[in-house]
Amino acid sequence: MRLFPIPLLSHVRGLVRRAPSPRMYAVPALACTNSTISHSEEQTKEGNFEVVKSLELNEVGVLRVLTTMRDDPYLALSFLKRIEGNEGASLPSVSAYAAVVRIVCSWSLDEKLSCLFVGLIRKGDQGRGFSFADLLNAVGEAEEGDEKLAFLLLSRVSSALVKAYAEIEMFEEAVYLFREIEELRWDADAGAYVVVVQALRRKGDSEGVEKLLSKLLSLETRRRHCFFYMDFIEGLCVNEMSLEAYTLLRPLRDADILVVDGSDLAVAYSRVIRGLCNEMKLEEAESALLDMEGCGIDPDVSLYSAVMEGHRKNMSFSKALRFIVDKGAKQGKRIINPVIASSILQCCCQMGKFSEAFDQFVEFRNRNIPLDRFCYNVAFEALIKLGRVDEAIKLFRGMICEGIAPDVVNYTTLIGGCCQQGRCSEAIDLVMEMEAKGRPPDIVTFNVLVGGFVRNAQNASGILKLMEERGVKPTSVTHKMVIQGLIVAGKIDEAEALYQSLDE
DNA sequence: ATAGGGTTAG
Repeated sequence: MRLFPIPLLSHVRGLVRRAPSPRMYAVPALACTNSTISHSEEQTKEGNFEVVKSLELNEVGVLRVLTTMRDDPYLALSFLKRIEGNEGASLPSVSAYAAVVRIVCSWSLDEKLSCLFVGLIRKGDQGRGFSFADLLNAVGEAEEGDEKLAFLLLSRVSSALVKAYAEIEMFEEAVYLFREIEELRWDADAGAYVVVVQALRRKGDSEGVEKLLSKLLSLETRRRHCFFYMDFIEGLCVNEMSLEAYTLLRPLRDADILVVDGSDLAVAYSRVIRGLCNEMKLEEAESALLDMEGCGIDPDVSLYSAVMEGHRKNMSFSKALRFIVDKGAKQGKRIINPVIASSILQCCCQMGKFSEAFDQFVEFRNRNIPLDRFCYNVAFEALIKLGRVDEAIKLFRGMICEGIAPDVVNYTTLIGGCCQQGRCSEAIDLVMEMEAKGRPPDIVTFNVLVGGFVRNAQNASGILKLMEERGVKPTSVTHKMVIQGLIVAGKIDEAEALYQSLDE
């Protein structure tokens, strides 16, 4: 039952043969370069183009030229583009497109294929002079003797078309075409499934999604390879549909489908859990994690840190800390890596518990937990907030002695600390050190510095000049920092004047 | 192939 008539594949089974039309194609010389093909590519192809340069080709001629381009999909595509771009002349025939599609397809350049289709969709049936059913017919026709190859080819080409529709937000058409592919019993690829789920969800058709997933899993239609499911799960997760991926994952696991090389189930779980964390679906992520552990898979610690970071970003600091402590206790092995360590330290800082944060840092160090510049940075922040800037600088020097190279952020943190204590010249020394070490200050560094100077009633024009010399452009944040600094310094009039001048 | 964190805006 069709909701509305979109003539897509309606007569694809009717494989109609057509005699080539006597149209002529003028093939322009290579001089007008094609912007979609990179320069080096273009140059290497130049030789091949000589053959057809400035020739008048009829359709048979075009097809003959295309057969010589079988090993060069980019050349075939640009050849086609050239004919398309030829003002006033006939457009390429459906057979010419079919030939190019087959070439591109045989090289697995699915994205190029979708690209080509986007262009064709935009032209419309009238503009093309043929329908997509015609095109698919023509593509399939060439493999008439080999049913299996035709099936693979048509599955692939029609999947690319589904993706092309989705790409230009013609979701109805994408879903409609997908349904037709299902009816024809071709296999849409994982990418096509992903965009269809996306389209259905966009419509709020969760029932449709459910049906699609269960159809994919039902025994009689389940003929997919593990790779398909892996790709599908990955596609769902990167497109913020991790919950759908998780619904798919469990039955796949129970049916022992994700077992090609033993680690597939672990990889799938990792993707899903990471995806859930990215979408801040932390309860689901935690239960997926338990689920994973229940399968006897030992999760990578990075999954623990993903969940923990989620809680932290959610400002659920104690939840984050409790989570990691519980996991650590349960695992009975060391799960604290530098990422988790910095996350723990940051939770403390964000709760305002700066001395606890620093104590924790020292404890980590005593326990020989590897600490990197991220962890050190949080320790610097804690010390600075406690007003212990000297200790922060000492720790910074110690870090360098440990062989950890400081980055712009480390320097910026310390520069902020110096400014906070009114130690502006030390701040400048650090800036000079940065430049000497080839880690030049960025906009954030300068904002901190400028703000610090102004707050301490120091002349900031030198800093602004330095910024200009280094090619770092002030932003609205810079101005905000200066204005606030002036207010802190009690220079209300100057702040007001600056504010007014910025308004203009 | 699973990959993640820290600095401005007081």
